[in-house]
Amino acid sequence: MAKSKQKIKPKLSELENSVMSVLWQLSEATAEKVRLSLKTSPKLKDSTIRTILKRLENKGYVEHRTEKRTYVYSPTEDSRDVAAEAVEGIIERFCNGSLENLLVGMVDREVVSPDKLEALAKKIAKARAGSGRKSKRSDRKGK
Amino acid sequence: MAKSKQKIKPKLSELENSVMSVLWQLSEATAEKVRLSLKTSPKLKDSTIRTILKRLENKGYVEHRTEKRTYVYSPTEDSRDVAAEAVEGIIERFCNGSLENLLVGMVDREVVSPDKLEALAKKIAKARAGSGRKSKRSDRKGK
DNA sequence: ATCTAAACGTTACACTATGTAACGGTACGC
DNA sequence: GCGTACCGTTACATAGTGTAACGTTTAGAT
Repeated sequence: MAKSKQKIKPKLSELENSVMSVLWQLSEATAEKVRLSLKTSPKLKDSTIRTILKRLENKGYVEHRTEKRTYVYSPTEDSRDVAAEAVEGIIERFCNGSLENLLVGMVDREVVSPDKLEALAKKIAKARAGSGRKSKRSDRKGK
Repeated sequence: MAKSKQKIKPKLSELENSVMSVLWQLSEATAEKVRLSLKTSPKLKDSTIRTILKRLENKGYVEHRTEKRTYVYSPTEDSRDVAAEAVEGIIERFCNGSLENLLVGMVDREVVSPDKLEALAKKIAKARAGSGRKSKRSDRKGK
């Protein structure tokens, strides 16, 4: 009915996920930087990291630019987008396509309280209503 | 803090997912029933379905009772719970643990409009506030 | 009493994805 | 000129997935 749902990227594996987290955290990084940032038990070898990075690039999650013979990787998509996309799938597969069902489930499961949810919704609605329409993803807002 | 997060079930594969959908839809079903309900290209053989059902049982997603030598399977958990659980993981992994980030992403991506979101939140909050506290998952409410 | 069809358990197997790397080549900085 | 930092290529064991064949049991039909 509305948007084209563009590219359906392959799912991320556990390790790939960790690497993406680092990348999202740092915005961009070299393989070595990623390697050191990962808190895996025995540090992984650099070839391992590079393999993962390459796979991520194939899957379309990252891209790289060459900076003086060194690859600097960066996410191609905002993590919130990936999250939203994933949730869309979940709603589809587990909630009969009903976001309400999902929200109800989350409240039931106490992932969020009804009040908190309402407050957030209100806040977001207000923010959107105010300024000019869509997407203003440029403000880093953690935790 | 609060609840024990109990069992972390292994993720569902694509096919397993389809089978779960059928089960959630029908509430319970025999392997044959599932087989016929799946709209896969060439109908899968019954042993295939039984294998999947067994795997799902091992993974903890379904259980079965024996009704006159025939197994009748049923989901052990509400689909909305599984959904909420999955979303929790997503928030954790992709949104720095911030539900707000997720919601913002969803609005950005137009998975839901700010107004619709607010309306749903309000509705849920009202429902919760009224009657006696938690979980009243017993009303089938599709699409 | 038999035979049959419906279920079940067991076992199998090819493929892909995943985690983890070793090696060998190349080009900069000293 | 050499070592070091990086890169590309290739490898491989394991686990997960899709898909099923076979053999066994047994309740019901004849």
